[in-house]
Amino acid sequence: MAMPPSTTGPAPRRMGQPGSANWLAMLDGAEEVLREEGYAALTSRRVAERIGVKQRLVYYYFQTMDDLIVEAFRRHAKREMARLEEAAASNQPLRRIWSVRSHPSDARLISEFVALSNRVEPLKYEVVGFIAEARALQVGLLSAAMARHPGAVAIPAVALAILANGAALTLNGEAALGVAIGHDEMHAAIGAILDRLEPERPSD
Amino acid sequence: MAMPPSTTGPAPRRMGQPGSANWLAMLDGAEEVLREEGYAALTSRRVAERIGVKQRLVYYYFQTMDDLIVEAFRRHAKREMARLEEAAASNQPLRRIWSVRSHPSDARLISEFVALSNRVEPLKYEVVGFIAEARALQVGLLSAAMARHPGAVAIPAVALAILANGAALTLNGEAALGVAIGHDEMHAAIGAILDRLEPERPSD
DNA sequence: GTCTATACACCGATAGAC
DNA sequence: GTCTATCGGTGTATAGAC
Repeated sequence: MAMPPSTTGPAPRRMGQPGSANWLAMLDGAEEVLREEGYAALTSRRVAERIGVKQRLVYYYFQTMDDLIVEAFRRHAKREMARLEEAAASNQPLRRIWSVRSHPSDARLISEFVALSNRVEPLKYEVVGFIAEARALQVGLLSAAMARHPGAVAIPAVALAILANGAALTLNGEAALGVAIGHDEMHAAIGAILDRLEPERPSD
Repeated sequence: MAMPPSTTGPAPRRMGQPGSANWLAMLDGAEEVLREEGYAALTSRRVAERIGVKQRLVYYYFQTMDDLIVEAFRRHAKREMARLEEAAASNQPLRRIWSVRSHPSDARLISEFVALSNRVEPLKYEVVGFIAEARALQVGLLSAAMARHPGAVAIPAVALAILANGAALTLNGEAALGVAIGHDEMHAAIGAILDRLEPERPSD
């Protein structure tokens, strides 16, 4: 669980405690801004305003805005992985994971983080790690299900994981824009695959 | 071909001609910035700098930055649809369209426009129109191919269109981050589907 | 048409009082 | 720990000279 070295090199300033109430509130504020206004609006002033403190305080808890962004993603990724692992441990892991990953609100947040990671190098490092971890979990579950139900699908588990991920991305993104062409058919098709890979009444 | 009403209401200012050299250069500049730096960097100063004019001139040709953004997307969408229609008219439409849609650089540009459309209302209008038009074209081609090769795939054409779109999105997005887990398998799986729906040596 | 110059808002980050 | 005050930079958009 060793954290990678602190994201910004020099740290010569007196600072607030990670995990303290204000520190956590700032992560909350950053998430809210990303969700509701997008990363272009993610500024120290906006975060401060949302949680009812002055702008200066943000820099008491974080060296730079990039540090705040990285910490916010780290917390989000940790929560998301916990949700995925809980779903994986249930008796209908594939259905539960599809339900988690196709949740619209989180999709928007994730897409903002990904967009940011093109500009914030240490964030990219975290995002890549999260993608790899989440994919490995899904591939493991899909492989197991495909072994239990041979012939249920005709493509490799990892390709199926990418397809499901892409489908969730597209469905959520378009839903946010108000487009719904083919969404019912897509959900039905996913449902049909799930019926084969993870029958409601298990065949084992 | 009636253009929707000008995107920003009042237009009381003297302005440069749409289609003129500078006007087009500004669309080019805007596209470049989006591709290389992302929408947060899409400012009148940056665009002016790129094409070698002063910032003030941008506001001689466009009322607001939002207007420039919308015009840039409109031109891009028109070009992209032309590319798709050309691919659709070829003798291997599905393969050609997959090749167009999975082009990484355009994918990045599109994703920036989509992100912007969450904040720029008139852009959302254009983006929704483009998605609908592109999807309709792809569904038509897929339906025809599925009619020629019954049993080649087991899901509705529109769901297949969404899956292909999502796969392209995921592959390109991850490639930009340096992630490649399962990408070879995904490309191979798409290739296998194309072999069935659009054999290299046509069966008709 | 294209420019200089500018108004005004907001940004990240810091100094230093309390 | 939290604040006021401030620096230097950048953003949108406009006024008005040439």
